[in-house]
Amino acid sequence: MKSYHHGNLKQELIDCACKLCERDGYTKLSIRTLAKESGVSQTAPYRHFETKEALYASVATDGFKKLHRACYIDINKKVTKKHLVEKGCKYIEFGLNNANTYDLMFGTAVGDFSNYPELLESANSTYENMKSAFSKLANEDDEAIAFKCITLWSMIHGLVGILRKVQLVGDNYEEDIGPISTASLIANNLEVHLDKVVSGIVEN
Amino acid sequence: MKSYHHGNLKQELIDCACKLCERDGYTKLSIRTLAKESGVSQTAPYRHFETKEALYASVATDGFKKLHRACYIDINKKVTKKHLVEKGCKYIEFGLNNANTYDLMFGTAVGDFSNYPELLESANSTYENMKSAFSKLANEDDEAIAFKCITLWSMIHGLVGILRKVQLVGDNYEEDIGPISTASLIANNLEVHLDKVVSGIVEN
DNA sequence: ATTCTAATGTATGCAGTGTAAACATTAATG
DNA sequence: CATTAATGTTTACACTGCATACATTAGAAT
Repeated sequence: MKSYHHGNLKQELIDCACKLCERDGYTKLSIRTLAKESGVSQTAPYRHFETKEALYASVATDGFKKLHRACYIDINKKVTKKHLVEKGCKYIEFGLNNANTYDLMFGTAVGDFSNYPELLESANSTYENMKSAFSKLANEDDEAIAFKCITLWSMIHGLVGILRKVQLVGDNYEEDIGPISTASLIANNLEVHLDKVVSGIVEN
Repeated sequence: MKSYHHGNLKQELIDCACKLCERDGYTKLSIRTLAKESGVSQTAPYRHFETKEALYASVATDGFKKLHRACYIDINKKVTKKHLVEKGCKYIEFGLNNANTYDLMFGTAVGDFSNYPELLESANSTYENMKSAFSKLANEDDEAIAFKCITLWSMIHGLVGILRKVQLVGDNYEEDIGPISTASLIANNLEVHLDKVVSGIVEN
């Protein structure tokens, strides 16, 4: 028999939301179906999320945490260029394998991160780690490092966006190597590609 | 007196949708309010747009056309590196000044561009022009040029995304130069920044 | 010019949505 | 053990996308 109180509703809602967001895209997500899925009344979620945006924020936070885990660089050990390339790949892979969640994280679904401290925090941590890594690699002032970070991050972030729009980039070389687009070529040689990019930013 | 038939409903709907999408974000847009705005019954728009996604597609198409106009490079004249930098700036400016529309264009609101030939066409034209510009600049094979294009495009596209999340990049140097973030620093020196990036891709 | 048809509009209705308000149950606290 | 705060439910409202059936009219065919 089930009790009146669920016991772990908030987390279950988040988990379920993450799953559905990734599967169908965040626009398809409804609080009501979410509630139904957890066997709870349709307004129960409002005890844990004031608005739908707040729910989005939780899903996005979860996404940033996963992203952070995927491309965390250990600052205590020696940092090399290879690390940046490797983790950059992980980042891109995350973006491609979690396209809908990524959209939620970087789109306009959550207007102002400041309203959700945990989200802001988790979103920053990835960037902070990247900055730390850079500062261990190159001995430069903060501003120069921030610049390099944003340059690399932009590149990586942009690549995720572009690679997802392969259809948009319709340059197929069907004659010689089959119907392989440049985009997927890059996707299949991410490391090589990223290495070039990173090399343009950092030396050793 | 107004006649039963509107006369120019489709275009008026698109224009209105573009305005509202940019102002409030595409998620806030409703077909009903759009119809009301044009003084027409709430289901009239369905004579011109089968689904809401189709309406989105039209707005996105409009966006891509504007984007294309903003960063078109005349292929008949001599192409220089400066052109790429300049038009790259225009691209970024467009993205920042039309954030919500840009979101619609590159997000997941319109699932498959192939379903909307005009959208696909307009989306490709920007990329095609960029490729042509590159091929006039550097004398390389198609694949190499496509690679360079995607690299630059990713960079630019990514920069738009990152610059919009200034809050996310919370590295302020309040001590010396006031509350200016690295992101806004870059935004204010876009040309310099882009020049570096482009220089890493192309020589002359 | 008249008729026919396709294009474009309206009226109505359904199922689904976010969320506000009032109330019920129970876990936690003093 | 009594009180309160947390967490549920019920009901209701205004809104949404969109399907269906019907009305008007512009333009092509006769």
